[in-house]
Amino acid sequence: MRIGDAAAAAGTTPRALRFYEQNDLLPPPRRTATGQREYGPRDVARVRVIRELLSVGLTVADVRDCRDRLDLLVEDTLPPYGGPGACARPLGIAQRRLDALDAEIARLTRLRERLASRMRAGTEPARS
Amino acid sequence: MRIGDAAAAAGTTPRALRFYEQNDLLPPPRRTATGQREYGPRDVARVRVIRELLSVGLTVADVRDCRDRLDLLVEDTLPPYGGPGACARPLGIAQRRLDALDAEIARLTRLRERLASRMRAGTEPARS
DNA sequence: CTTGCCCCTGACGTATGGGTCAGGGGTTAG
DNA sequence: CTAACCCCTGACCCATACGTCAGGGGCAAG
Repeated sequence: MRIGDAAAAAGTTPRALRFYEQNDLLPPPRRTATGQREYGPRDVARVRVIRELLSVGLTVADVRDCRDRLDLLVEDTLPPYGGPGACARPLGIAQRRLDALDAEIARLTRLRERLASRMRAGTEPARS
Repeated sequence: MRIGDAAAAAGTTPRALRFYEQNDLLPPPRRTATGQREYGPRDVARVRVIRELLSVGLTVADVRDCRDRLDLLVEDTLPPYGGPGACARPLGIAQRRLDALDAEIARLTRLRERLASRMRAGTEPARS
């Protein structure tokens, strides 16, 4: 199948597939004699996995770091437990991302508190 | 005083002052005959107010929207209460930013939850 | 006059995940 | 053959608040 159909099958756009390829999330597919990309069902499955991982908050760099294990995730959302090491790196990456999310949430929460307290200060009558 | 001293007095950099000027947060200052910017103490105070507002989470656009009232805030962090309308617009802007912060915090929190639940699913042994 | 520090403008870089052209060529049905 | 639709690459766009560089000029001291 060509890129448009593959993208539609994976629920995204041709641009996204080229973007994944450019960022080494997706291996360069075969090409027809005239240079058009040709995808198979396994590529579509892999794109689905990529989008799943991106949608839960991993970055492109995170996914690239575990690209070699992506095909292990194709059959299910996550395999039961592939043995020691098989999931260690992906889980470490996810943990790092979790920590980054926590840090960002905390930062915004502090900002929110400061702003809210400034507003309270501004709406109250003068006390001095 | 020239831009370097004014920036230092306000606790920032010349680049930031030019940036504020370019974005209509700071009025264009007088220039010497050779084109160098000349600032006074009121400009420095205004820059402090701008930085205060930015630091509590307002955006450049927010501050620009209430630039005409910035000088009212120069004397103190916030005046006691300037009468009906005097603070209405700034407070509305702050409230909008508060809402935006809340929305972003909620979004990241949902993302965090999804990622955390995926990790739990991945580390548990298969149940089926 | 020269050294050294400061200032000027304009332009590109930062991180994110693609969207949206622009200009050119492939593919397939009528 | 041609229309209509798809694909190719390369490049610019989004939002934030500046940092940093490049190339050229000002200003005060020795």
